Amino acid sequence: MSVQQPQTQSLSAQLLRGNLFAEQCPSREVLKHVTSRWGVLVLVALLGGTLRFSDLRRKVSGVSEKMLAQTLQWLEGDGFVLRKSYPVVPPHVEYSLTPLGQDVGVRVQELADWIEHHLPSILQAREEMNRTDITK
Amino acid sequence: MSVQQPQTQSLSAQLLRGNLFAEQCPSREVLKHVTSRWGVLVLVALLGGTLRFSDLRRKVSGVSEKMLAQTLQWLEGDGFVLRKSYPVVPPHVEYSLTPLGQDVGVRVQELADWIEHHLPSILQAREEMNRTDITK
DNA sequence: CATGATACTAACCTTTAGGTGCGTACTTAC
DNA sequence: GTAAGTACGCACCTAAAGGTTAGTATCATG
Repeated sequence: MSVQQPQTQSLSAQLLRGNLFAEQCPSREVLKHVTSRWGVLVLVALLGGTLRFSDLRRKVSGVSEKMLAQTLQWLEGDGFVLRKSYPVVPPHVEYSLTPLGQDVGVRVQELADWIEHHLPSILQAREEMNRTDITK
Repeated sequence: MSVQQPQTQSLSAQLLRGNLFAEQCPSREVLKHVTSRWGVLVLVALLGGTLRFSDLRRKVSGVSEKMLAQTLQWLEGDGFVLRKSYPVVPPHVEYSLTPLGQDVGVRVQELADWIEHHLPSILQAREEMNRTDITK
């Protein structure tokens, strides 16, 4: 482990490339949006196609309007979600994934699917832990 | 979209199978551990092999001892991390991934890698958003 | 003989994610 | 005529994530 960085691997270059292990790397923020409690659900939901605000609210059960709005704004800001609003009398807004968003969406869904399918194993592991809880 | 569930798809059965879109589904908690700020980093770090506590602390820059300990306990509780402690005079504890943990770890790493590699596109999308910020 | 490393825990404090209304401008349904 | 739906913004509040500091027992190093 060298203290001095060879080849002038500057901080900025490191950050542009994205390095999760480095503090203050912007990718950590993106990751936070994507892996946020509702970010995951929204991305997966939108993989199924365009949805309106209240459709999303119904599909992602348990989310509050405030959090849904904020999550959508995060994801829009990162270029993952496309917001299309029609200036009609009862508000009408459609949300969909950009190509970039579909890309992340797929990875996120794979992770989510894995967890869903392996839930039994996980819960079982948890119980075994408790039984073997000699802890000493 | 039927309101009535056919075949008595009971709530418990639904939950055992894992359904992220359902509130109170245990998988949401597992997801929270895995996608927590430090959970991601720890899983990816341990994919590289067994590490001791302070190795992890150094590798995952920015994490506090408290959070690292807590994250490791979450992941151990879910059966992803194996903790092996040697009762010697200066404490010696080794952390590694269980087979289950390596499985999730891979998915998480794929997501992390994707973000790292696409950071430039994301940051660019962000700037374009700001320039096109007619907002109207 | 005073640090420092090790792997934590307990206590305390701050920050932020997230929740709960309330309001809106207009329409459709009851 | 009143209630509900639409897509939020605003203000206020709670809970949980996260940080900071101190302490522990023992050994190796300076």
